[in-house]
Amino acid sequence: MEGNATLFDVARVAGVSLATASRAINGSARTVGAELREKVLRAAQELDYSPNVAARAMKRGHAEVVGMIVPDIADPYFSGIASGVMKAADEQGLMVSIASTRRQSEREAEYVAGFRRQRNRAVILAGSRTTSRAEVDRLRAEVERFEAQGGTVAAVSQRKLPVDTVVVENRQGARALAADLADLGYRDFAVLAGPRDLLTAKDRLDGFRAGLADHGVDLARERIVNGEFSRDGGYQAMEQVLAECDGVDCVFAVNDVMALGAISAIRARRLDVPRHLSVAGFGDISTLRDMSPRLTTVRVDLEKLGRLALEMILSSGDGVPRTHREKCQVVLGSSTPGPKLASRRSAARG
Amino acid sequence: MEGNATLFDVARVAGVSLATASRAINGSARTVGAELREKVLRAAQELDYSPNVAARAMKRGHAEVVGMIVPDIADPYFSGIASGVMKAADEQGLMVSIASTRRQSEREAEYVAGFRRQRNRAVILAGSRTTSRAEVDRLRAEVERFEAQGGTVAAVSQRKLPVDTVVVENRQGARALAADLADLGYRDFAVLAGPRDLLTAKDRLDGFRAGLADHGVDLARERIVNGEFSRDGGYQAMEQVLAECDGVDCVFAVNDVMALGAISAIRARRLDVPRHLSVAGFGDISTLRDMSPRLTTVRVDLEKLGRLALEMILSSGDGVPRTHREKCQVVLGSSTPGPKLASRRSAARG
DNA sequence: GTCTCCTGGGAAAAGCTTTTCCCATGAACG
DNA sequence: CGTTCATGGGAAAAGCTTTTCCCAGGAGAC
Repeated sequence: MEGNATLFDVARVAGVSLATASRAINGSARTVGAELREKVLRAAQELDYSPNVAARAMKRGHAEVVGMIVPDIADPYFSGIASGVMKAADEQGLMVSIASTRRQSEREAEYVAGFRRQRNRAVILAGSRTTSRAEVDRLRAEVERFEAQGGTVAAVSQRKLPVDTVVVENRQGARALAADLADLGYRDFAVLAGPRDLLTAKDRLDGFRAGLADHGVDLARERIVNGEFSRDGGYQAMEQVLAECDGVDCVFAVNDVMALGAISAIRARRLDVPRHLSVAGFGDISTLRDMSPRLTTVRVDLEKLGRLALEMILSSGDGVPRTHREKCQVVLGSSTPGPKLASRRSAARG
Repeated sequence: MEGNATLFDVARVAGVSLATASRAINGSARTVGAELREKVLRAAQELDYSPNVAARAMKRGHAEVVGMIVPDIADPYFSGIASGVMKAADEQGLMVSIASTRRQSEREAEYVAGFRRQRNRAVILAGSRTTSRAEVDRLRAEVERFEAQGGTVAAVSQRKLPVDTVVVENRQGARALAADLADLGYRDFAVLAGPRDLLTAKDRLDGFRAGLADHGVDLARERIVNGEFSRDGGYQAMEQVLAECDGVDCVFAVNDVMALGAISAIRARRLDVPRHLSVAGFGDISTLRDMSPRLTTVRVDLEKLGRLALEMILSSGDGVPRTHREKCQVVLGSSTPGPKLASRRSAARG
């Protein structure tokens, strides 16, 4: 009973050859007589046999493991996606390895290489990719090596790579948000835009600007402030807006945690949200749903993104990359009740 | 250049035997002549050789992977711990596999078995364990099998298993919190206590009660309401408190997300925190730090917990389980400014 | 009745590394 | 100068599974 039973033991107990035992257990193309199969399975049960995945991986060339790469697992956005991936993987009997780049996007390629060495069956790249050409090229090269080795790759919110991709409709979402805010009467916007080379951030900014343009609202260049994609980035960008921009009605932060930082910066100035300034975010992070005022944001079903990515991997196509577009939905909260009465009145008069 | 170079290729190019090549690359006990080692390393570099981890795992009996089991990766508490584990693992060149039980604690044993099959080098059990005897026994049995196979196991916030453990001083933290709240003048507490069979929840409740007792404050049994360890659990438990308990000053929720739910429940009644009721939590989740009012809570350094767990695994002891106690620290926020003026005055008078 | 084909079982190789065991060379020691 | 070690290199086995190839027996066809 010490150690682990091997397939050899099972075969011996069942009185068959290794080949038959393997075929009975794995259900290969070759059929096994019902009687023998029964015997093998009983022996396996009795010995509490579990296959040695290392040996299997060596022989098959890949392990039943999917690797996942996220910028930061502690960010609720990515842990939400990871949660969806893990749930779907569990249903398929797959293990999930997670690597966090800690927002150093150049490490993504490294981790893909690492997963290749691990002979993982698939890799899911989550998170907002960089727009830096050199990095994308390096990543693409690693992805190709991974695929050359027989692996499958999928991405979430990333359409720069020739792989199956779950795209969050960042543009559409931000555009709808802008439309709704304009409908509420806001006219003087500022945007906390995240890093300049982050695709997700860029898409949300572009969409937002487009939505405003639809309503004939212009977004001045100096009202767009770049910053880190994090809570602190939002705080600092907001400080800059407060210092430099006059007459701002409503601030759009390209993600929820930036919005959170922005609200803190506003309060640090002893101003109130939404009395003095309205704020909107993007993502609808669950821990923020109970915040008061309720943050206006754009809901993304994070778990669904993860699940879709895994499903794409399993149904891996005939080589031509597919794209699944996932819409998102505006959630209006009390953080954007409409512009201050004063300005609305003056607008009505004018 | 197609496929991957094997150690055999390296040996051939370097003009040495497999044994020498392996020894040069892995730095075994046997020394390799400087000249040959140099040749081997150059050949490996040239061929872009990377060892086949599956073959290595098979031979060595374990893979350089640590498995981690959490109740819910989307919960910021656990993703924080996971983040610490992953950071430390990365520094050691280890991969991390994560499994989420989705709060079904009976699945923990299953996942330990899964990691055993994967021949993972170690397992980290994170999260608040059940007090159910049968489940603990089953888990202990699986842990022993894992260790029998040569693996190491560590736990975070769990002292029911004979393994290296990072213990969060839940009792101490809750006790200090109770003391501070009592010092502020609160006397009429209610506790949203989480599931009855959850050790973490129980410890926090016990510590809180002890802290109150230190100040001569009694916590009546009917002021303790059990509920799920989640946001919704907090909401429901709070509803029950609002419906059934009179004269409550201050509510202690045994974790932050429950506190969040509680605050929502209070607001749903059109009451204000902290004007009508004060609320405290436990955990100091980062996304909640910007909430207004600032939630009074007990800070736990989540990343540190994860890092410590991994370090314990690497320095795996001589068999006798070690315990690292991690203190936590009370953070007083505006959600508990002290009891309402009215009651404080009457207390002063009486 | 013989030949061919198909089904299902088994032996053995392959997959890649690590490690044991053996061997040769040169140094140290008596 | 002969014996004994220590050092470093190589051949080969082990670790466990999957899969190819071979083979035997039975069924069907002519």
